[in-house]
Amino acid sequence: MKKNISKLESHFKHYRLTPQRRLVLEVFLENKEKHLSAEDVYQLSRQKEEIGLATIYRTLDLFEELGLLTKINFGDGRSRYELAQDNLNEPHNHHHLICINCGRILEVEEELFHKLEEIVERKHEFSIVDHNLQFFGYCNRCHYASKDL
Amino acid sequence: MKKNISKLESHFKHYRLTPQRRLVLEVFLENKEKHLSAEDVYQLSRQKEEIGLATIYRTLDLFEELGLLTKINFGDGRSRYELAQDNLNEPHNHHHLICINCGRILEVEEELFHKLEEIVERKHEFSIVDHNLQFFGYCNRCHYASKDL
DNA sequence: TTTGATGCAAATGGTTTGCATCGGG
DNA sequence: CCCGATGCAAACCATTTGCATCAAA
Repeated sequence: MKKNISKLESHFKHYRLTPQRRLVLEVFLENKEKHLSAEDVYQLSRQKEEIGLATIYRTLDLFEELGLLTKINFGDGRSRYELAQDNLNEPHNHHHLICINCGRILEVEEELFHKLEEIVERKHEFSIVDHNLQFFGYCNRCHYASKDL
Repeated sequence: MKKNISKLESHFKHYRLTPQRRLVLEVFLENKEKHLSAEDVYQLSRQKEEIGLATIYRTLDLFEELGLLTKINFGDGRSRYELAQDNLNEPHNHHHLICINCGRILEVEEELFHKLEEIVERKHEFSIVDHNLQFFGYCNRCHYASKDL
C-alpha cells in the first residue's frame, strides 16, 4: 500500500537499468495480459538469459515501488505482478474473476464499484486508499463443471 | 473455495469433539469480533491449556470444512479465521476495512455489493461462488495521519 | 574507487507432513 | 483392538537477507 516516500525517491535517484532489470521488464512487456508470479518471471527470464531468483524478487520490489508493476494477491500463497496501468493516480482499478476449475483469470472493470467505494467511505468514516477484490467461481468454459458441486 | 464433498462427508461422519478442538472453539467464541491467525489461536489457546501448533492448523482446516469457520486472506502472508455467519447458504457476506496506519480491521456489510456481483456475473458469463474484498485506507481515528502521505 | 547490483546459499516465517504415540469407542 | 487425533520435529515453499563479488559512473 503506502510506501515511504524518501525511500522511493532514493530509488528514483540511483536507479540503474541493468541487463537483468531490462530482462524482467521485457518479460512483462511480452506478457501484458498475464499475472506473473516471481517463479513465472524467473522461468520466463531464464529462457532468454541467466538471472538469479533473488534478483527477480528484488527487481519486482523495485518495479513495484517505481510504479511500473502492480502487485496482486490472489490468496494462493504467492504474489503476482502485472504491468501497472497508465493512470497512476488511481490505484489498479480493475478486479479479477478467478475460475476455481481451470484457474483462468479474467479482468473486470466496473464503474459501479466506485459508487460502492464512495458509499463505504461515507458510511464508515474511512478514507480508502486501495482495495483488493477477487471473485471466485466458474468461467463460461467451465460452467458445466459446476454441476458436480 | 470448493471442497471435495466426499472428503467433507467423511469428516462429518468421523468427527470427534476432542478437548483440543473444544479449546479452539472456545477461543473463537470468546473472540467473536476478531480475525485470528493460527498463531493468535495458538497463543490464546495455550493461555488455557497445552496444545500443539500442528493441531491448531489441523483443527482450523477441519472447522473450515465443517463450515464453522471462515478463512480470510488479507494478503499479509498469514490466513485468518473468524466464526462463520449463521446464513451458511451465502458465503461470508461481509468485507473488511483495513487501516494501514493502526491495523484496525472493521467490517462492512453492503447490499450494493450484491448488485455489483449480479452485473459482473451477467456481463462476463461467470458464475460467482465466493469473493474476497478488502479496502485499505485510514480509519477515522487515524485519519489525520494520512496527511503525511 | 565507491556504491549499487548480482548471485548464491543460508535464513526466515507460515504452514504441512511423517511418524510414533495416545485414547475413545 | 482399531482408527482417528495429537505432538513433535522435520519438511516445504515463497520470500528475504548476508555476504562476497562484479561493474558502471
